[in-house]
Amino acid sequence: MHTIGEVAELLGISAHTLRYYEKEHIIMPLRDTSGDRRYTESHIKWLQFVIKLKETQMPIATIKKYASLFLEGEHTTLDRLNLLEEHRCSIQKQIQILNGVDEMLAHKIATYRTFIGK
Amino acid sequence: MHTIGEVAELLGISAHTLRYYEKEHIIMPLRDTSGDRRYTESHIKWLQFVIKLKETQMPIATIKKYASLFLEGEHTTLDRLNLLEEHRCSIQKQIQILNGVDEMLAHKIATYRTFIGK
DNA sequence: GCTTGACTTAGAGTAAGCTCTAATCAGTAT
DNA sequence: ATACTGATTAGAGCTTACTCTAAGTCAAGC
Repeated sequence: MHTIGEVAELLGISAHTLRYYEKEHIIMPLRDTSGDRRYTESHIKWLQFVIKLKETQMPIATIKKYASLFLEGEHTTLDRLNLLEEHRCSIQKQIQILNGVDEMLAHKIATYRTFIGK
Repeated sequence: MHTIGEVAELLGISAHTLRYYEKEHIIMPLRDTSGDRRYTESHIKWLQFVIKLKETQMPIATIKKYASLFLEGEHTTLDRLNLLEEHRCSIQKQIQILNGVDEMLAHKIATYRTFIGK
């Protein structure tokens, strides 16, 4: 069981952000007798997953949706599968865009180099 | 020479956005006798480049910087080169992140599939 | 001459995702 | 007892990148 401060430190996000995610129902930690948030290992695993999704530009709204499907239980498995497949598709599109621009920049940089002779 | 409406249509962005980019000094079109904006082919080429950079999450502030270096002339070539090289580096990092998450999702999806037998 | 439609401006409003403030409380150290 | 630390809340504020509004100008067609 971890406090909000520990989790923030561990994951490299702020306690503010963790409270914001809770307000958005992305993560629902337990509470101790003083009403302080308590995060279990599985909460942390989930948050690490959320952070990975965020790094690939999944919007908070979609992460919220996935989280709520998860809480709804077994019968949402297919929906979750579809959501992940769609996101995978968008990741692949983005990789293609990035590769294209990377190549364009490589050319542009090469041209700059020949002009300044570096 | 093209009007703001034509350019908006051609590039798939709004006239509002083009005016916003001008307010930010990202693009400075000419003006006709009535004071209307006029975009040349080279303006359009520049805008297409800007859109490509945007698709790779380059912030407006950085695009602005690149544009202002360009307007300053020849002696900023090295700075522009550095800026593009840094951005290329960030693109490559992002590609790695995307590939990593893509792989993770592939596993997760495969696991879901075996559970529901699809 | 009047309407239509595309343009002009300054500035207000919006959505996403935090980020911070103020006031408060609980537990520990001196 | 009191000060410090780290937690709590509701709600305000911030940044980015647009997006829209209001009020107005101007040229072309009927």
